[in-house]
Amino acid sequence: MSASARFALHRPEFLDALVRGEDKIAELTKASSMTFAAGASVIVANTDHRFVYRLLQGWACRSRQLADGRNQFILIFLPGDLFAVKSMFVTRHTDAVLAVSRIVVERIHYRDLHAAYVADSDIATRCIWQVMEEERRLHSWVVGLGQGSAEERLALLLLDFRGRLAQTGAIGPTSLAYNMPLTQAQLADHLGITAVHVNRVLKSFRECGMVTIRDGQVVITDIDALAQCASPLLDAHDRVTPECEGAQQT
Amino acid sequence: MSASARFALHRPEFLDALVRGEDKIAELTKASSMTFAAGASVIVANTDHRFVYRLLQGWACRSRQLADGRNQFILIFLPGDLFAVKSMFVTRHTDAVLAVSRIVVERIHYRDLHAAYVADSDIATRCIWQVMEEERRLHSWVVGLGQGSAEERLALLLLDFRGRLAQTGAIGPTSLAYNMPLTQAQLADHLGITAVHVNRVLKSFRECGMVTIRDGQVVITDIDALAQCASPLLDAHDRVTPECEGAQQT
DNA sequence: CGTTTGGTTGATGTATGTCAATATTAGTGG
DNA sequence: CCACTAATATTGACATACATCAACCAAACG
Repeated sequence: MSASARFALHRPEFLDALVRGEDKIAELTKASSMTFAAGASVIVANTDHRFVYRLLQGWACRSRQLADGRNQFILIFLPGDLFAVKSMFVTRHTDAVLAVSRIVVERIHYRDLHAAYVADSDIATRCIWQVMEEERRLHSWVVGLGQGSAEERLALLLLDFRGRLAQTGAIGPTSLAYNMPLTQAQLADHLGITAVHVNRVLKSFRECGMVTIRDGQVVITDIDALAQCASPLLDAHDRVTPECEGAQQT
Repeated sequence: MSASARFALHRPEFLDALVRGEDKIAELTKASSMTFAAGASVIVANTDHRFVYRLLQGWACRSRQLADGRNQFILIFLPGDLFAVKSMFVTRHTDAVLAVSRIVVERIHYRDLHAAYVADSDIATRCIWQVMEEERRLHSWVVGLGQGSAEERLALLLLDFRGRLAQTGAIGPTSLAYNMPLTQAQLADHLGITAVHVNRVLKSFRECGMVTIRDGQVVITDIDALAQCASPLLDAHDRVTPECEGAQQT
């Protein structure tokens, strides 16, 4: 399933194009499967890179490392995401893309994808949708980092992961558990807090009976409470969650 | 669109295409000048909006307001920026665009711009460049909010404003003063800290002899110290400082 | 096995938030 | 032009969320 139930809300006519674009891109990339070990760099920071990727298995992230050792995970990519779409327009990548877990990707040279992008509107739609979706997530994350407490951010993130996995069919639409390969230190790098504090917040979540994380598995034990916790940061779009959840929103 | 159109961003003649695109878009929008008072909403949050804007005078921002009153300025737009380019692809805008000061804009219906975008590679280049540039700034701001101290963020922001104003010719390439209509409370909303703390940091900057802000005018009195302060957050791109001003974006 | 990596917890420090008071400036209407 | 009001800026006293440092445990691993 293509990743875009929500997009259809605003542009129903594009949903089909998205699904077709997804399939067509899959067709174009299918001979190029590659595997990266956890921690490997798919794209090295501050280098030119000429490929666009489709993430098939595992999680990846766009990350910036500062000279003094600080580290920020800017975006997290889940299976089904395209990444480095911008290679089509700008070859220079300021930030690295790292494999968070062992990942399987397919890739395509930007010239080839660009040719297809120009020739086939389904492919263009799929690419543009990816860019728009990333922009949407970046906006939300700026809001979360700027205004959210550690608890709010973490709750939002765990719900976001669940929603995205459900959307692509990686888990059932109402499933409350999923595999999450990020370590607490990596969560910290994305949340903009320290690993120690991530640990403490997770402990409090666990003790509230909201979420448990063990062995890379997230189990949401009280999604209403979790949604309640994240709710100050949710925008209208994020509130469109599977009704079956009974998630309480305000 | 011609196949070569979208390659412009990789190439040396990229700058020419951008300038031509700028002019062509100006031509398309020129009959549509509008003015908004400071504080007015150009785009209301969670509404459909069908125009793409060119900011001619004054500053604007994309802003999200949370239900509990918290507020985050996601991006700041300066004269010369296009904004709401995404109207071309997604009409729904989650976040508001507000006039920070009194602004003058021109606008174009997304269908008309899209038609031009498809027909004219210069226009496509200019639009795509805007999207890529915004993405770059969002990435940097996520890093700043996630990892930077209040001082680092503010120093980065003041330098960023200066650089962008210099780039569009609003101030001389080496000028160290510019008008900045944001109040301390608005700076706080963008920086993700409180207005009181903005005030304190500005005071310390003033007392260090780095920057003075008065009557909406920023005067950088020690740009090296300021750059030093922001430097942990600077990526390779941002390090382009006044003396290398000829350099253009990747 | 020892070594490493990730997780957990406590004691303590600090950057930043909150509250509150007072200047200062900007607007507004008379 | 003044008097009145609302915004904005400034500053101090105090509170707190989160960071830092340090120890220890458990599981993975070579």
